[in-house]
Amino acid sequence: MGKPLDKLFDKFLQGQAIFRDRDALRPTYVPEELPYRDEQMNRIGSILGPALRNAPPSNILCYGKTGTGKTVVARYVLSLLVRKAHQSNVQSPLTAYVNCRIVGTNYRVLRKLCEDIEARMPDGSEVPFTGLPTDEIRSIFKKKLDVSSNIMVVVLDEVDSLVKRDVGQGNDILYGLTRMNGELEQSKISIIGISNDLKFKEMLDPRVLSTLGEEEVIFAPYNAVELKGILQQRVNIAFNDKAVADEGVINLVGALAAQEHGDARRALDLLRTSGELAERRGDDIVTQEHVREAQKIIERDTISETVKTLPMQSKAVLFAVYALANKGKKDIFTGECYNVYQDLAQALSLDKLTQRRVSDLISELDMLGLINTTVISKGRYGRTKKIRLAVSRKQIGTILDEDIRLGRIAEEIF
DNA sequence: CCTCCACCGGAACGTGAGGAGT
DNA sequence: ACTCCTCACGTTCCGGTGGAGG
Repeated sequence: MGKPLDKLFDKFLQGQAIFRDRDALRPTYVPEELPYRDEQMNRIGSILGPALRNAPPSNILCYGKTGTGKTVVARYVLSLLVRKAHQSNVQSPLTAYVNCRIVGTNYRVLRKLCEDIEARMPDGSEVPFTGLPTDEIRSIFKKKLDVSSNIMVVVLDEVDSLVKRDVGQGNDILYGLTRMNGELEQSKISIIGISNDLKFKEMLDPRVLSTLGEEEVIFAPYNAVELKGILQQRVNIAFNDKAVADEGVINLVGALAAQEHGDARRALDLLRTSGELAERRGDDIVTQEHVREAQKIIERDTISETVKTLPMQSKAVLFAVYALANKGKKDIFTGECYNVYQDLAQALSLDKLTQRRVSDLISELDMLGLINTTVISKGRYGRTKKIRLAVSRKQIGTILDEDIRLGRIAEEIF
């Protein structure tokens, strides 16, 4: 017993671990240098510069797909700005970073901003999680900011999710924030909006767009060469010498990520997983085979994670699609899906949702990438969504089987 | 060319949980 | 105890529609 572990532990003892600093591959890591993003950094830097002289910078909109370095550049420039202010003994601007997709609602965004001011200049006030009208919290924020008599730079990451959530309201907060400068006596606010949806602008209230979009910074996807450069940079920090000796490894990771529209985050994640895989197997170096294997692992894990965290009703809908697919149906229509769903809901003693609702759930599953849907017309026989599983049937099957309630039902049906 | 199916998807509204202030 | 918030999740209602078949 323990033989394989012996080998593994020996590696650690001999100091031959694969990683030197695996955190350098995590998405939150901000490296000393950001290659291929000088242009964007300079733009943002020169726009924010006036903050050092207590003049309000213009608002900025950053565009670019996921993993193109928007967030990291914004945070990096902000940290440099604050550092510079300290060094030069000028009042350093207030900064806040909010990820709107995670923070979610107008109320909570404002609350986060209040907290961030509170952290810098405590006045003992606390904003409750909920309960106050949004107007109220907005005026609290305004007051807090004005008292600080400072410039505040707010990064709103993934702003598009705010606007998409509900059209009127999402604009509300942006409108409120962009207009706030006129209402402030002592302070000014400047917003950096980050969006990975290029169509985001069209959904925006024109009044908001005119102020928020004063400056625009575009982040193009990294091409294969650039990805390779980034990977090389991180490999040197994250891995021990010789652990990634094979240049083919970096090329492969870069190529696989380039297929995913040059997403650097994916690339780094893939690299880390590959390394961890090699480490776990007690290998000295990372090979291309590790990379291929890691790719599969990542894919499998994200799918099973999304399915597991689905609400029960959505699981039931997904199960209905799965059951139909298992019967050899290639294209599934909303109506059929709903019928099966109804039986399923009955068997699971769930509430039976309306078809309207189920239709929305289907769209959500589509957005999660678990199924593919297209709206088609069958002429005389109506208009409907054509649904297909986007993942292998086997995989969905095993995951759904693991669910205690669904697993039992599955036995009855098949 | 028109009709009409079987849904789509927007909008307004309802409910109940979680919480604040008075 | 009561009123007032937000917010997730659903429902009800309804106008809209691409194209097979008459």
